[in-house]
Amino acid sequence: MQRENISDIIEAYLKTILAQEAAVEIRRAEIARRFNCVPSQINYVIKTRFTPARGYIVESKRGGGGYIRIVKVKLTDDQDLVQIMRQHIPKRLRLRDARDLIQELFDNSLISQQSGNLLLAAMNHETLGILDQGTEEHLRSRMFLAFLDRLRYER
Amino acid sequence: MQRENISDIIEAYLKTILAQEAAVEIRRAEIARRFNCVPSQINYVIKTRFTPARGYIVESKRGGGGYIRIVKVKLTDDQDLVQIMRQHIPKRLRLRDARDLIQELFDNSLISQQSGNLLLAAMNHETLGILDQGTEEHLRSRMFLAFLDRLRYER
DNA sequence: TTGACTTTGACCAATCTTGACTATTACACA
DNA sequence: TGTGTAATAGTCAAGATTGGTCAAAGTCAA
Repeated sequence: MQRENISDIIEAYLKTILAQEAAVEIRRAEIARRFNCVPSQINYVIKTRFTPARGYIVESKRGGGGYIRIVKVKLTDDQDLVQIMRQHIPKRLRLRDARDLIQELFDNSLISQQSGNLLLAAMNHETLGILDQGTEEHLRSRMFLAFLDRLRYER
Repeated sequence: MQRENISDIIEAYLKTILAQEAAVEIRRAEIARRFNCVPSQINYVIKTRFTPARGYIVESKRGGGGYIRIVKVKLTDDQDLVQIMRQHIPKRLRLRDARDLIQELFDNSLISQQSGNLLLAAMNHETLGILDQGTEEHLRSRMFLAFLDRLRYER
């Protein structure tokens, strides 16, 4: 099955590098040439796949000698992660962002796999879908904040 | 033979694959073409035959490179309690009843303390309180059903 | 006839791709 | 020192490519 789209392929390529190095530094045009796509495609990949919710920080510089650098953040203090997340939960939380956040919590050993799965079930569109979209996302945000608060007390 | 409807045929086709692989990944339009039906028929088949209660998880993605993936999950050995609970969840679930049910799950070692706490946070009145009482209790019921379905899976 | 299940199709939503236009930076050179 | 130019990256919106939803119409057995 090779119906993968270019974005996924580029994502995989970058993650291959990140699996070995703490950061990747690329030149946008070069990557675009390598994967035979327009340069702005790289921005799309970064914006959708290397988000803060997934634990990435992206820096760049334009002009001669310009670059894009992707860094995988590794926090040493778990309490910080909860705090930081808490401060950045928007009033309305989309399902895909919630997924990423839960994955982050799991990756950092703050919740078990079971907990993650159950939370996902709770915040799923299947479950909340009886609400209008605005209310659904608002409620998802509230639920996530409640989780995080509970996580803080647990420790 | 000639009595079979398309939905049954598509169901059988997918299950043939699932008998050999742990998951099927399809493109909706392609399957629809193969069986000479409209694409939304595939959604109907999935919704009626590949439900969580029957041990399937369905994921999908739209847009370029989109897909529908059906995963057959292993059911846990001991699920009597889950089954019984599932059959008795009312359309509207009050918080105090939800508490008791979660406690029951914990007492029977079906969920960890962490999971229980997080679920409680999710279904709390603090969290769901922005809804009117009817909606709140209805949603709590839906959430609980979603939990129970998840609990039946091993992963 | 009725009610459950199936089939269809119009319309909706999410995701990816592309390209025109914009913003920044380094460097050469007046 | 100032300024123009080449080299880079960023933004945004239109278009393409998928799957999702819903309700009306069809089918069939009790």
